[in-house]
Amino acid sequence: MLTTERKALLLDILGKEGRVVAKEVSQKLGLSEDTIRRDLRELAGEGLLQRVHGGALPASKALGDLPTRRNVSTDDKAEIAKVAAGMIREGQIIFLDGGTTTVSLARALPKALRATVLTHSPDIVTALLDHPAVDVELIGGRIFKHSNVAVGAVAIEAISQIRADLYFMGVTGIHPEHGLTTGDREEAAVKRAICRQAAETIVLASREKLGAVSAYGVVSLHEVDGLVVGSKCPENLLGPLRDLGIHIIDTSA
Amino acid sequence: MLTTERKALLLDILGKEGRVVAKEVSQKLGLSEDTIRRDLRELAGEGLLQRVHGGALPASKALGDLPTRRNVSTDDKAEIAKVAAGMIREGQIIFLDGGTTTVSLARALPKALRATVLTHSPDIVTALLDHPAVDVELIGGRIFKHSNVAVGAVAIEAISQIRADLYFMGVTGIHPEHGLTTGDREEAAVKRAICRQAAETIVLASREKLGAVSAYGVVSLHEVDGLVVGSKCPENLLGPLRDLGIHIIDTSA
DNA sequence: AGAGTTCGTGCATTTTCGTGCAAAGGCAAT
DNA sequence: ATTGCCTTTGCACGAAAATGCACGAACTCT
Repeated sequence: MLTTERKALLLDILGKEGRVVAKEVSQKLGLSEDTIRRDLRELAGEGLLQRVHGGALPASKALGDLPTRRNVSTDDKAEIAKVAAGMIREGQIIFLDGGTTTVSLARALPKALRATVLTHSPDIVTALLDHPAVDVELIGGRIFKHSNVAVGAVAIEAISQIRADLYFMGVTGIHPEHGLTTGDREEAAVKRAICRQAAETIVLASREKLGAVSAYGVVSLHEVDGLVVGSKCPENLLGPLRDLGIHIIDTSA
Repeated sequence: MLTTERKALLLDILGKEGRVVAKEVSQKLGLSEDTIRRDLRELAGEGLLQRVHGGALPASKALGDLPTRRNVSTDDKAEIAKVAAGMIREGQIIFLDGGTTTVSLARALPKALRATVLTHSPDIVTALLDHPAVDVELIGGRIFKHSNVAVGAVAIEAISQIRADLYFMGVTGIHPEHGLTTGDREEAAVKRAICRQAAETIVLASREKLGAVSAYGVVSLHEVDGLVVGSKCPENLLGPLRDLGIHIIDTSA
């Protein structure tokens, strides 16, 4: 078995099954796990896949640091993404924020959906590469590395020249009094700008965001047209928001 | 057994089985492995196959789709990336093209290097996330999915407002007469625009690009200030380029 | 917190590579 | 025929690559 060939095979498996398990492959090929691990390590070095404990995952799914991302309400996010995806109509122009939840949303879009997606997030762009019917328009600007999105005057200028039907916003805090908040001023400014240009703003919030407050305000809750939350949200958190007239979409519905 | 005949046989096996193992063939034909290796080396020199440890694989994958493209001559690319990375000075403003080679370059940049990178490629942005000292400025525009880069009027407009010290360009073809070529008209236009804004343009080309010609012209070779190629490039391909006054940087140097 | 995996690295062994060299054969001019 | 030149082939040898094993560290799960 030629080394190069084997690496190609690994990528092949990855493409077909969405993951590679070092142990399985080593048994199937009759080679030591060390060899497979080494291959995976090298492929990861070239950015062709993402190394994880026990094997490897596609590189495109590399977002945020692993320890954080792994345990935080993953099912929640997948649910939210699925519901949000269902809100999009054929032919609409959609603004997608950066963040793990919105990337899930992008990935959850029907492959056949004909729509236009505007985004300032490279991750969203990558997630939509295999949605042939979706046109993607990327907003440029200075990259804010902590969240991997474009920010700054250039981004806001570009945003101000576009109008969208829907904006799916991600935030780090949503609070009855303090409204929507996020951890960076520049990001907040961009979100605000997008909000202005979108006919409708939908906030995606996994459970831990409810009732939380971060440093920088984005917009007040009056600007929000809808809020998609996970299915297991306690009413004591949702109630105050509902009272403010926000349309709350529960994923259990 | 005639030499030519044997080479044809090797290509035949490659076509049928998708690979050639030097040892197997040498035993089957009753010849030394050296002879087979020599044949393979020569065929590789003609671009008819790709030499790998233990044998050879098809070369035609250079034109495949994105996932496939990524496997082609990866060592070559890593070498090129390393050398190119060494050409960057502290504090410079660099334009990085999209493409696998330039992504390797991004990854190969010293973590401590203080510089500004301009790019229209989401992949480059992602690759630079863990380079804290590198400022990244993303060029927006319509996403051309085949290569995952921003193109179109918006991109070109944004590019025209920036000037850079260095531009590392990737192409699919570089030919003494036809100059630099690539497979998409929009991409060609973007590359041309960047070239205009950069003080110096360096082309990165793995072996299979030399002498190749694609559909759309980018710029003539006069615009090129440097060319970085892999270490094992035959002189018959490099000579004509050198004659045009292009500064060729061999990775073996 | 502890048991069981998995990881990465260093090291030794085996395989493969590339080059230099010489033997063997073909071919043309002398 | 002989000489000189070129090609082909195999062999030798140092270099590079690939693989497996061992061991201590890191990770996962309960």
